[in-house]
Amino acid sequence: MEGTSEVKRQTVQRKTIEGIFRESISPLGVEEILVLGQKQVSTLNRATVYRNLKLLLRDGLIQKIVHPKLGILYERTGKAHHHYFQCRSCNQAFELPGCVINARAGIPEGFVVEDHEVFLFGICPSCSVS
Amino acid sequence: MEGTSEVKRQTVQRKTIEGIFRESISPLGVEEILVLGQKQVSTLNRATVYRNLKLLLRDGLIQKIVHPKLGILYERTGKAHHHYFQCRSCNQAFELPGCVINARAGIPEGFVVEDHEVFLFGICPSCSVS
DNA sequence: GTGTATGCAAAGCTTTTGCATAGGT
DNA sequence: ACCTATGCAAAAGCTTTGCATACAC
Repeated sequence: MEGTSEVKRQTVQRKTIEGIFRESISPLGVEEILVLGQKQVSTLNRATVYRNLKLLLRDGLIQKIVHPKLGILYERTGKAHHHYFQCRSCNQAFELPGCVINARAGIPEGFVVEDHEVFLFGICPSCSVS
Repeated sequence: MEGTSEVKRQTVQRKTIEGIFRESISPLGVEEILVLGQKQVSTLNRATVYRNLKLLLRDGLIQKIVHPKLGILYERTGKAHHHYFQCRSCNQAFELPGCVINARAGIPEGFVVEDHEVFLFGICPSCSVS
C-alpha cells in the first residue's frame, strides 16, 4: 500500500532549494533561487531549479505568486494569510501579516468572493528613515 | 515649437486597436486583442499589436495589469479606481467598481502605503445562477 | 516626397523537455 | 541494481527587433 513508484530522493540540490525557502522571509524569483543555491552547490542548474519548483508546487510545499511589478515569485506555504508590500525605493517585496481587506463591503450583488490577493505599494520602514 | 519629429499616424491597425480598448469592458490579453483586431483587419500582425501596446502604454492611454491567474492584460486608463474579480467557473475577468480595502487597518508601523491592487476570486452572477 | 508603421522573419528571453549519466535508495 | 534527479543542450513559448515595403501625412 502507498508508494507505487513515486520516490522523492533527497539530493543536495533539492535540499538546498528547500532550505532556501525555509530560511527566506520574502517570496523569491527563479533567478534569486538559482543564485542563492549556487552559493551552496555551484553546479546547480537552472533546469533543476525549475523542475524542483514544479515538484514543490505539486506537493503544495510552495506556492506561486504573480507579483504585479516583480513577476513570478515563490514562497513556502503554511504561513498565515498575508498580503504583499513592495517598496518603490528599494524594490524589496515584504510579507504583511494580517488582512486589510473587508470582503463584504463594496462587492456588487451576485458576486461570491472566495479568495483574494492584495498587493500594496509604497515606502518600507528602512527607506522612510533615510 | 512642439513636434520635433514624433508624429503618430492614424493607421487602420492603430485605430482598430484603440477602438477595441474603447469598447471593451474588461481587461484584454495580447491574443484577445489580436483575434478581435483581425476580425476588422485580417492582416493585423502580432508584432503590430505589441508595438502599438507599447506606444499606448508610453502615452498613458492604457495600463498593464499582471493578473495572478490570467497573466498580462491591458485596459484603458482613466477609469475610476477599481478592483478585479475572476470567476473560477467561466474564467472571465471583471472590473469591480469601488474599493473594498481599508488601507489604514493592519499595516505595520513604518510602512507607507501609496497604492494597491486587489484581485478577488469566486463565482460571478451568471455562473451562480445556473 | 519624407519618414513612420506594417508584415515578415529572425533573434532574445524565459521555461520546458529529451537524453545520457550521476547518484540516492 | 534500479530508477529518479541532474546537467547540458535543444526546443517551445512569448516578446522584441531588423529590414524592406507600404502608406499616412
